[in-house]
Amino acid sequence: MNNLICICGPTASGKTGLAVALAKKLDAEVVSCDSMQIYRGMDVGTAKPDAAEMDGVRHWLLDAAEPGEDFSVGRYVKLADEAIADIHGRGKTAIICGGTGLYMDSLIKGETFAAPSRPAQREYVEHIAEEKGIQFLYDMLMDADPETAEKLHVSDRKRIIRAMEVFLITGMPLSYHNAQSKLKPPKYAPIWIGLNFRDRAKLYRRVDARVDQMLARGLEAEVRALLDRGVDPKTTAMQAIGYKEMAAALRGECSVAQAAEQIKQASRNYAKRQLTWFRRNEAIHWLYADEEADLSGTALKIINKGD
RNA sequence: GCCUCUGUAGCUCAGUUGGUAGAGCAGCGGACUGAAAAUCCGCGUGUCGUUGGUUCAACUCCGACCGGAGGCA
Repeated sequence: MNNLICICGPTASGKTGLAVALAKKLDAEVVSCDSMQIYRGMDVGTAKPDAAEMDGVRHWLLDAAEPGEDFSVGRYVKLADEAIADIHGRGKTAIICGGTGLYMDSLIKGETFAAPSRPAQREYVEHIAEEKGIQFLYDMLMDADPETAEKLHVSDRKRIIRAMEVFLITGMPLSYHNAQSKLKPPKYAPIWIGLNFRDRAKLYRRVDARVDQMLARGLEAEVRALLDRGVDPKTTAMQAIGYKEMAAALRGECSVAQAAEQIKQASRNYAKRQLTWFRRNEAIHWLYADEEADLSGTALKIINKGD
């Protein structure tokens, strides 16, 4: 039997519950694949599983970073590789569970990355975008790395900045690095299980309900505590849905009720984006929570079939 | 009851001196290689409240009616 399982899907689809149920049946451990649950002190807003939800199943990569520090895919892959090695080393099954598609794919494919971001080059490139405009930077990229530039839209500021940064740091175009990375076969061959709802409206209702639950569980206090602790609102962690909106409310820019609506809206949009990401992965066995009576039972059958 | 304002895409609204309509948001689809809960792209036919009329032509002008908001009684 395959000792690696990936559980993916949109937010609020029930991934955590399924992962724990499966882990108990398979004597497995869970490796979280969530770009925001990675941060310590961000619990209610990220729907991080608590002790009761984990129900004795060991979870890795929750609280692996401080909200102030900059995390990255590269770091995630390294930590997750270590976790999987540890779990497999003890003869157990690892269940990768989460909704951050980039992290999950990068881990499984064994993606190699061009180069970590460096403050000097990053700031230089950002400065150019700021002073001369993004079009100017885009034109620079068109010279340095036309292959990447052609794939990017001029408005895609973040990717243009990163691509140009990579070129400055490594002297090679990002497209070259990516091509090198593609040459290697995937590092893992997991069984993929995707969780979704047949009826999109039901998913959205669950998303909304969960935001209400977060509010009831003290999201406002959690965000306030982070801010009081000195976490910069500009950090990646504070860009998380639920946090940026609540921080704005705490600054008096809107009411908490308005923030709640914005959080719901952003969460629904996010769920849709996640579906777009995962949909292209043909290895995924999709389960529909709104028409499947026994999710973990069905998942188990898929796993035992072993493809 | 009278007066004023108002009724255009699921929502909020534009629509210039009449030539059958367009934005934002939502929704849907897509991209995605060390910020990814981020970043970005694409998709807009709707009885222009209803009904008469004026006109070659009305969302646009006039009348009536229906619905909404406000004011005076």
